[in-house]
Amino acid sequence: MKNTGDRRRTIYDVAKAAGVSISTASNALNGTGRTNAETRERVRRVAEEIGFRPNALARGLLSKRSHAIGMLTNDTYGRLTLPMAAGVSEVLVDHGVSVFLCATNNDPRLAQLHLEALLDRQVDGIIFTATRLDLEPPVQLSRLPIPVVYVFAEGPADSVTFFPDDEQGARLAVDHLKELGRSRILHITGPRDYLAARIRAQSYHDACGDGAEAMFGEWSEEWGHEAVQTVFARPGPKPDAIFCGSDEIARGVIDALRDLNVEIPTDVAVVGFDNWEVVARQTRPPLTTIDMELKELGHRAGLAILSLSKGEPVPAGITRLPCRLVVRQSCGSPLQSD
Amino acid sequence: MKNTGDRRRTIYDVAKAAGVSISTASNALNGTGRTNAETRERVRRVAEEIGFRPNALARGLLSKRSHAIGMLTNDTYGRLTLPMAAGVSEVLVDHGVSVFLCATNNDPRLAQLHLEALLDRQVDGIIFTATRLDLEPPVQLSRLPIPVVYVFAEGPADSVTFFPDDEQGARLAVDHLKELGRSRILHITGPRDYLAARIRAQSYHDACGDGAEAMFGEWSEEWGHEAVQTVFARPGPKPDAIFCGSDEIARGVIDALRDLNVEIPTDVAVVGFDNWEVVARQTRPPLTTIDMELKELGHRAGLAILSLSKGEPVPAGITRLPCRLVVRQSCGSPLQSD
DNA sequence: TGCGATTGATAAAACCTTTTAACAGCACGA
DNA sequence: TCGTGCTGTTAAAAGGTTTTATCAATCGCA
Repeated sequence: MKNTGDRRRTIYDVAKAAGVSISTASNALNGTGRTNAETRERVRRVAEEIGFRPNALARGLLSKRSHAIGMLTNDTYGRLTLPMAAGVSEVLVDHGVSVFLCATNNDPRLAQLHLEALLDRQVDGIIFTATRLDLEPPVQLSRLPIPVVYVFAEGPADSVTFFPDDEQGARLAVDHLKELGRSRILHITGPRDYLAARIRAQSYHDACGDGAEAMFGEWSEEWGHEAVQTVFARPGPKPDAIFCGSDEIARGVIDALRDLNVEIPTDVAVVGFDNWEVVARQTRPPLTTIDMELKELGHRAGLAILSLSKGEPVPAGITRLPCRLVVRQSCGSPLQSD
Repeated sequence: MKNTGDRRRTIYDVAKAAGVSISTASNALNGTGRTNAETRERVRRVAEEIGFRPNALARGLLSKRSHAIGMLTNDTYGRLTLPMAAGVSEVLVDHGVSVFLCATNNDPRLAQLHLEALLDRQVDGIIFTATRLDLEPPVQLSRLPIPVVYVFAEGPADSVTFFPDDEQGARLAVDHLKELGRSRILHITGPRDYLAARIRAQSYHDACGDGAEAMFGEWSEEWGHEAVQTVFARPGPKPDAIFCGSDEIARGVIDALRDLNVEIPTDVAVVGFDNWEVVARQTRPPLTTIDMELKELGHRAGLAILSLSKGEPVPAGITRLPCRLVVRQSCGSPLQSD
């Protein structure tokens, strides 16, 4: 018999049905003020019975907190954004906070439009995500009356920012290769003007020392393919391992190696970066790679914006979340050698 | 000098600054009621100057329309959802409607939680998306007080539903192959318990007639690989074209063909399905495939939920949006033969 | 001049909830 | 008997907007 009517039940309905005033009803439901235990129970029972649910708009209007946040992204295909957004949404739904998704397509007009809509809706905070680190946010976010958290994107100096720990991730990959006895490790990665590519390459250099060679190119399979062909065509010693800047590159690398009849992992071990399952699972052999823990990144960003919106202090600056090594078969780990 | 204060400007501020009552201010800004042209201009100018933006919560509370909708999805990786969601968001932002993104992870508890949050927020409608067509929605959506639009998922009989036109898409692929002179066309596709796979296979059968053979398996590269090996290992005539149920399958098919030293497209032409650029662009040769126009699907779903939320009639039933043939090089079209 | 119609503006109500301040009732101690 | 303090409840205000009904002023016309 709950809420068979057409109209949503309000706290007036609860109050009337329980024979109390709306203030008492509100107090009873929220446990605020002073209420007789017996009354409180009755009100709550009645509310449950008639299917009362408080109107979030009215609540937000009064409290000036909408319990909603906005996510501004310029990632079109969602490979990075959606797992992260799912993480944000997952951690926030339990706190009664919902997430507006705003795709900007890198269009400043669209970004501005979305931003204004978010502010009009009194969102409690904004998470800004970019796929390209070095691109300016398409819109001015620094002097907003609400907190902003940056993920995969660098904000102003004193802002709260989350990144995967590219340095640690790269070290994880190189260390894994070294432990398996590889010594001539090559690095094939994306464009030099990506900060992530530079950091990973630096970390690789630090770990490998003198013989290290990092080849910058594109974030594409084709580039991986091409780079391998170049390396194996020139004279001199060949690498016995390749650390790739992305799973896509790794895929191109693996294909090229097979074309050259180079055995994986016997002759050359390959490590990727991303753990983009749809690629990493499908290479032959399946790809050992570095997972950036996107969902965890989303969790942390969600919790950060939640704290900030409550006025709780959150350490400013860049937080780098550790990556995780996912061992499959492209390195011939003794644990999973088949 | 616009809005330098700490507090958001309200219509009271506008009214005071313009020397009118709030009713007049409201009327002037919205063009409702009767207002002197001169007054109207002045109010608007003042509003602009002090940076007034109406509070969407207050507005929604009164009008009972929040100008927000919810998107419920169980797609984790976002390959289908995010392009679609971007389409929805893109078309709705111009109408002042924002989108809540709710990832359910196929968890009924989570779905229920999200649904209740959406209802509490008075959303004007819900778009439900699934990746698996045949799965039940994780939550009861049929008797909601707000309209629901289904995309990639079948709702109750009289609901508004959008799908890509799998039948037409498959025909597009087969016709393309036939026009190029191919006659022994094989179909390798996903599991038979996917409705989309069955429809595409049926369409393929209708177009190819007697010699047609559809092989059902997985939505994976591996399956494409395996299927090709099977076919080319057995006696009898070999296909001169393969129509694949997904780009991933096509990728496996192409790899297997190359392993067998079968020339593409000379010996065998290959068509995919999805136009998942990150795959289709990277196969060698680049893959001719069928695009499901996900963004357009999002546009249409967005417009439908918009109309429904305004009480405008929308034709019920399943609308199937045409797919598009994307010609690359895996069929050796005379137009793009290099 | 007087009257109905029109124009422009406004006060007040409404949306639904939470919170503050006030109130009535009662027990207790002086 | 009179304050004092406590308990449980409630009226009223507040939040920011839109809408309805009302009001005052002006205009046209007899």
